[in-house]
Amino acid sequence: MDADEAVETIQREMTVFARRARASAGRMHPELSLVSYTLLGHLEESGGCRATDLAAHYALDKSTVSRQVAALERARLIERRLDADDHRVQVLQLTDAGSEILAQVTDSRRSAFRERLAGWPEEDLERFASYLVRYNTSGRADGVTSRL
Amino acid sequence: MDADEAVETIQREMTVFARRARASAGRMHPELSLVSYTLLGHLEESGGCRATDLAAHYALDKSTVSRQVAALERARLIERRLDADDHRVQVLQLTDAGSEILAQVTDSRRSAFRERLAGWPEEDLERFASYLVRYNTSGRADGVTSRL
DNA sequence: CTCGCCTAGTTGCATAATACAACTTGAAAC
DNA sequence: GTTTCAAGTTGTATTATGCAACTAGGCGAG
Repeated sequence: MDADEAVETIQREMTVFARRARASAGRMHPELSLVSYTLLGHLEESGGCRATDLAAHYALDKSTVSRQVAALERARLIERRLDADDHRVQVLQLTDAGSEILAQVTDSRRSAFRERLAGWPEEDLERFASYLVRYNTSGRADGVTSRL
Repeated sequence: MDADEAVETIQREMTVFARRARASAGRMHPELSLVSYTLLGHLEESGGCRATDLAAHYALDKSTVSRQVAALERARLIERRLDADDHRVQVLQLTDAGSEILAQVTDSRRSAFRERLAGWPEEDLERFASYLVRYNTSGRADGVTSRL
C-alpha cells in the first residue's frame, strides 16, 4: 500500500464508520441520541461551556444546538446559568443526573467497543487511539477545517 | 496509555468523528448527501448489489434504502434491473453519470483528507488505514455486530 | 398442486435533526 | 447615544429515518 492508497482507504473506512454510527446511534440508547450524548460528553470534558462553543466544535447551526440544549435541560440533564460578566452568555453544565446518564451510556458503549476490539494487541490499540486523536485534532475545532 | 484507556480514546474519537461527519456531510457536496455518496460507493466497490445488501451493510431500514435508491434512480445515477432468476430482486448498478459524479465527489473528499493527513509519515498512514479496515470488518457486515 | 411461510421491496405515517432567516437582548465601540 | 456585533431563540421547511402494513414473488411440506 502506498501513501495515496492509504489516504483513500482512510477516507473510505472513516466514511463507512460514520455512516454506520449515524444509522445505529439511536438504537443503542433510545434515551440519549448520538447528538445529545456527544454534547453531554463535551460538557463533561470541558467542565462547562457555551452553546456557541458546542455549535463551533461540532459544526452545527446555533439553532440546532439551542434546541438540543433546551431538550437536555427539560430532561434535567444539564443546567444553564447566566455568565456573571456577560448576560448574553449561558454557561452550560451537567447536572448530577446528567453525569450519571452519561456515565451509563459511556459504559455500555465502551462494552460494545471492547467487544469489537477484543483480540487486538495492546500496542495496536494504543497506536490506533493515537492516530484518531491526531486526526481529530489536526483540524481546528472551530469547524473551518474540521468539516470531514 | 493502557489498553482500557486506548479503548476509551478510540470510542471517544470515533464518536467525535462520526458527529462531525454527520454535521457537515451535506455541506461539502450539496449534490450528493453522505448517504447517497456511500451507497454509490458501495455499488462501485461491489459492482452491483441488491437494496437489501445496502440496508444490511449500513444498518439501515429497507424502507430508507428504498427511498434513497428511488431518488438516485430519478437522478439517473443508478439503474435497476430485475434479476433473471428471482423476480423479487432488483440488481442496482451505477450509470455512467453515477460513476462520474461519484468520482468527482471522491476526488474532492480525497483532497480534503489529504490536507488533513498532510505531514503524516507514510508508515503511519498505512497503519492507520489498516486499523480502520480491521475495525470495520471485525463486525459482520450484516448489521448484527456492526451497530457502532 | 396448493397452502402457508419467507424474502424483496414499496408506501403511509410519524418523528427527529437540521439549516436558514428573522428576531430579541445585551455588550461594546465610536 | 447610536450603531454594530455577538449569543440565543423561534418559525418554517427539508430530509433522513424507523416502523408497520402492504404487494408480489419464490419455496417447501403435505
